[in-house]
Amino acid sequence: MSRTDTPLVLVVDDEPAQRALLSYNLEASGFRVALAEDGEEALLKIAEDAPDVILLDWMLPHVSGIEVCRRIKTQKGGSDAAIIMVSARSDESDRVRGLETGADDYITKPYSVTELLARVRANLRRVRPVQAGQVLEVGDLRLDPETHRVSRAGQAIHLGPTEFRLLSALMERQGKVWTREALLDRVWGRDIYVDTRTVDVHIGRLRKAIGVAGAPDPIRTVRGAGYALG
Amino acid sequence: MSRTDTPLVLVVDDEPAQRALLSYNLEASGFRVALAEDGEEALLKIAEDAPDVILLDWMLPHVSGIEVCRRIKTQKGGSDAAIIMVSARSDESDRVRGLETGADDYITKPYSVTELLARVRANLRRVRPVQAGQVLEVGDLRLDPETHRVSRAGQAIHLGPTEFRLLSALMERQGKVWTREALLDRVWGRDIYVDTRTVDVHIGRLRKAIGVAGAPDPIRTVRGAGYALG
DNA sequence: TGATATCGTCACCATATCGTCACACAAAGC
DNA sequence: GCTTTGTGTGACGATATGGTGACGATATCA
Repeated sequence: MSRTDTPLVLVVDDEPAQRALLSYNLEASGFRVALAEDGEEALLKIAEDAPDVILLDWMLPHVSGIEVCRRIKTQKGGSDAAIIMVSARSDESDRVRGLETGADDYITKPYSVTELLARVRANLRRVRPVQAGQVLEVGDLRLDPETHRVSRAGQAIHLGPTEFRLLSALMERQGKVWTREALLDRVWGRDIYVDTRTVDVHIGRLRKAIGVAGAPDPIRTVRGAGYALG
Repeated sequence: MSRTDTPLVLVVDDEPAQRALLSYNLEASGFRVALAEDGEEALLKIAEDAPDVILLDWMLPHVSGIEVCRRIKTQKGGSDAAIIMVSARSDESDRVRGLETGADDYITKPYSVTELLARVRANLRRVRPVQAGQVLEVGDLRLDPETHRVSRAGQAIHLGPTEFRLLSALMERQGKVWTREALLDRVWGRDIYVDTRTVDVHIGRLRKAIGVAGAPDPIRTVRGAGYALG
């Protein structure tokens, strides 16, 4: 399992277009992405990068996806990663075979990107349960996920649910520049449609809420990119 | 046995997914959770954290569950914890063997989460008899689980059974924000079909019961999340 | 049995919070 | 300088959320 906070997703597919598509969408949703185009490279990257989730194409040159899956799962001291098999065939028998081989989930082409992302997230939650109760601190900002209490320099701050989740996201990855899309995804949820400008407004509200006269604004606007904290 | 009021459950399982699932459900029911993925780590955590209940997978790498069980029970000055063996096999012989080794209870996969939680609670009651007179105090609120007496600033307060359990939950984890679902689970019990709004109503009744003119309301409403005490 | 306490649900209200827009302002490009 | 593009923000209507009194159904107890 990867050591940094950002989950790593390994995409194993021999189709460059598929890799690009998935890579783009996963990164847009805030994941780190590693790529492999065949089974051997996949096994190598798994050993090297310790991904959290593996998107594994069923049909691969040289070593088949199902074989890769077996090897990962039977490997001693092997990967803890969740494996999601991606297949063109929707045969029930294939599905069963995939899951029997040790895959954690199974998705058939054609799939919606939304659905795929949802599956990735769901599996990620299983593999890497969020360690609750971890109090977040950035500068003089404090946020306690368990009690939902927020303070700046000891001063209690009231936030609405959305601003609270927004600040949580920003604080969980201090310094990371979030795109508006990634924030929408993380704070609002995947299938909700809202304008990206909504993020601006909530950032504004958050700024006002945590603002202290004289103190510098801890939220950084990165023109053309998004926002970051600290 | 752990020192704080909230019971600690140690989950020993090499399957990350299992650990995550149990961890999630146990925490949702108000328990604290410790995790171990093999026997050695389990023994370590038992010595360190003194859990009240141990959920022990039968099949473990390195040191088997049954061996862990034996070691815990034969250890001098060892843990008082209740051990619940979790096994894939439903063999009667295994059951007997498990119990002979010193396990307090035995449950076979697949199990319903409800059943498991019930077993945990049942064993907890044996290990930790009704929290033996542990009087809960938050601010000027007092609640005695043994005598079922509640008072505020010395003034006796009468509560119905539901309000009593509700206040108990809130007081056991001062500051923690309980979702309505978690409260339903904890106070009403699983599988009871009750609208989440019912929680609101009972919170209202509880507020009225423990309210004192002039004093601030000790129950905090966290919009979009739930309720917390203090 | 009747009296009482407690419960769960609903309807209605107040308002906290939300998403969008419009316009002002700032930064980057030329 | 001017233009273009991106961001800040006050206002506003729509909506979601929570508080609460009323009411009928049950459970409890003498």
